[in-house]
Amino acid sequence: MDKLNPSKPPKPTDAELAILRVLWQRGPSTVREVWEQLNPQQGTGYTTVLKTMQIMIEKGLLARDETDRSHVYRAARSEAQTQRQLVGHLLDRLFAGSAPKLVMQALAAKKATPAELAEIRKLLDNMEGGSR
Amino acid sequence: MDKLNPSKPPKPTDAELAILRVLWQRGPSTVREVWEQLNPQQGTGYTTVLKTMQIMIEKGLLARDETDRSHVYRAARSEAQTQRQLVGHLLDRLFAGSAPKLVMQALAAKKATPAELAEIRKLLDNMEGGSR
DNA sequence: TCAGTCCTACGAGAGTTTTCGTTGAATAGT
DNA sequence: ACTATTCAACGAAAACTCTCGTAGGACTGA
Repeated sequence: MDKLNPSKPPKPTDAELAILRVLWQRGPSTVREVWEQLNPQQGTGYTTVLKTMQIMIEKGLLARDETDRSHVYRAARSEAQTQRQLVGHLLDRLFAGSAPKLVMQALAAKKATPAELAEIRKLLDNMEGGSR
Repeated sequence: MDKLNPSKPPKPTDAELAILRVLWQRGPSTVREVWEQLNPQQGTGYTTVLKTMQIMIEKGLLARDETDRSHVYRAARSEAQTQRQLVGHLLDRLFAGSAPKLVMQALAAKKATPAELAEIRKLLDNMEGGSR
């Protein structure tokens, strides 16, 4: 019942993730704006999106500005923070904490372009820094 | 209601994943064997594990041999297949299909050892060399 | 044979997720 | 000023997840 507690970050569900994606892309938005972007793909109703966003407020996943009649919502955590959270979850649950195993499956699940491979390589260079 | 249909692979929940992990590690096992390994960590009851595994049969996540009184369960899909499925899911939902972004967050979420970084590097070498 | 044990199956309750209808207040149009 | 529209809030239904109690059949040991 400590859902009002802003201290810890609950794991967003898939439907919640769809809303977060819109907010990260658009920045702070009204329910209508989120719904207009979501409706064509998912076909969900307006009140469904509204209700979900209200629940996300309670969970601390979103924050909102109630100044105007149309409240303006924003994601409480950045996309990168959320990505790290969910990747960490998957890492623990399915890869025994082994990042290389996850990387392998990521590349197996979706082939990266040569440019992307180069990007990853550069990332590794930066990460290793002084060693070797 | 087409859960008996073996055609498509439902996404395992966290509790189901815990069971799958045991089966991948031990190979085909009875409910009791799974429960004995799971109980110390999660503290779940025997019938809870049994029920979950029965549901997983219906979903097609597990298969079982009913020859003996103690049925022997096994994972319907390999660990690698499941990893690829869930990584692909995350990739679509949270990384716009960009594997490098996921790799970056994976390395940010859990620091890899130099040995692991070398392993990833080797993976990239093989990938660029052999493919296409 | 009889009691105790082990196993599956069933059912059900609590909690969560996703869905939307309805209500009533605020606003905008005319 | 009156009507129509827009919005947040509430409640609730349906599906799913996770939990376990209980019942009944099969087996074991004495």
